[in-house]
Amino acid sequence: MKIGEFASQLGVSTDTLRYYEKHALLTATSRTQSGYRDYSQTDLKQMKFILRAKNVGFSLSEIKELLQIKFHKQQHSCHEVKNLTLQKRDLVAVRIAELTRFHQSLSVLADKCCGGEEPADNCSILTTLEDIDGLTQ
Amino acid sequence: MKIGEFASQLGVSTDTLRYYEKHALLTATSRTQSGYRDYSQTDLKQMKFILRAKNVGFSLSEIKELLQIKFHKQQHSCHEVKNLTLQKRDLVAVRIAELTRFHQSLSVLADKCCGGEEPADNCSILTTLEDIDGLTQ
DNA sequence: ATAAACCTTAGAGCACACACTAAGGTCAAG
DNA sequence: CTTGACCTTAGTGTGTGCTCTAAGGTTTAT
Repeated sequence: MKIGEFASQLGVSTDTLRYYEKHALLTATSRTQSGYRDYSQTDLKQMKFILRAKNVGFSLSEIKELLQIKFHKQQHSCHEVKNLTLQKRDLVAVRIAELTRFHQSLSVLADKCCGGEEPADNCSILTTLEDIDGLTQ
Repeated sequence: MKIGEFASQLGVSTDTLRYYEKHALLTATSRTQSGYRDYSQTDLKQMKFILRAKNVGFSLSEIKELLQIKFHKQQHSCHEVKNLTLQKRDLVAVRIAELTRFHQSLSVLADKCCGGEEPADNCSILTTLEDIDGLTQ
């Protein structure tokens, strides 16, 4: 399968596939005589693995680690895989907490403001940002 | 006040201040004869405004918009400021929802895995990523 | 007078995940 | 046999928010 068909089957761009090859995430099994990439069913499975891993929040470099483990399962333990997963989950939790604080502060700000069409001379959002330190405390 | 003192009062780097100047967020009121930046109390207030806005989740380009409004309050309405705030809050909410899905999926994955020291040949995390499409559905 | 600590600019580098461009080669249909 | 769709590489651009480097000028203390 040439790159164009492979890409459209997966719903990604050919650029993305070349990018993944460059970054050692997925290399087409073979090349045609004229140098075109020739993707196999195995490649399809691996790409689906990558896309699923992306879908649960792993970054490309984390996916690379997962693939290394997947290729050499016997040299790695369940513990290792679970650790990667839990570490990622904790990072996600930290980011959620930060964004939740943002959301809270933005709600407080928005609630203070009348939102009317009058000039913003005394807009509570602006004055709060000017004057108050304790928004996130 | 020269840039070094100004920076340490605010807990930012001098690089950051030069970066902000380059991106039109804060320009020192004046320069000394030898070309050094000379920051005023007004600059201090503005920088505090910027840092507070960052603290509630606004990006630098959004802060630039807020500053434009702040400088020309009469030409802008409360409505406009509130809209910026609510739009930002909605974006944050979308991101939180996405990360929450990630968190959920990662928890499901982690729970499936024993986490033991045995080789990962049959690791449930890996097999799930290989085989199942419905993780996030 | 000189060393240390500060300041200046312009520009490159980083992380992330691509998207896009230029300049060219290949392949199938009409 | 030529057109158009596809493919190749290498390299640049995007957005975010800095951080670092190089090469040099200024200020202050000793």
